[in-house]
Amino acid sequence: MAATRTRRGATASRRYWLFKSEPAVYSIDDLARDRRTCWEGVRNYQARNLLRDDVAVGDGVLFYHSNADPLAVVGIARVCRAAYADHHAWDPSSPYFDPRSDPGAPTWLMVDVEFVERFAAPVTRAALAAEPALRDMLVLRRGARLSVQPVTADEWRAVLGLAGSRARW
DNA sequence: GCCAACGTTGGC
DNA sequence: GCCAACGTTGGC
Repeated sequence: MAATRTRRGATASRRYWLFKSEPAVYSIDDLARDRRTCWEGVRNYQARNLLRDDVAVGDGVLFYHSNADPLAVVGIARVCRAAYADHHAWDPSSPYFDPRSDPGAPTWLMVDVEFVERFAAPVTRAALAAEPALRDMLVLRRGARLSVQPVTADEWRAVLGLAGSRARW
């Protein structure tokens, strides 16, 4: 596995994540167009803690379309900026407005991600569920609502395999 | 549209 | 600190 310079230290191994997004809000096509975006709007403490403590520059991200047809991992992204204040919390016009977030000690954080690849064909939830190597994958668990989820290296490789991904990691 | 699972809020 | 009520997520 490749080593990468991260907040965890120069020799830390790269980690992998699954980020959910409703394509009606922000899709892999949007990221392919923008090339890079801030991942705003995480409003769950467990997900926030992952962003703050564990998500690092260089980490791999499976881009998952939720509330969609098809439900699928549709591509991959790479973390390109570590956690910083989600300023949308202070924007009254934002759907993510949360006035309880103190500018001096922000409650909510976000990272930036950059586009890596849109899969030639989405790896559907059904395809994930049919893959024995993914039997423990968090996103497949009933009631798994976490929008930022850890993915193991084996799961990462299995999903890229199902996708026929050409991305090198 | 339904509803199970989950997280948060707030009364006590 | 408990827990019932409520709101949201998100698959089906």
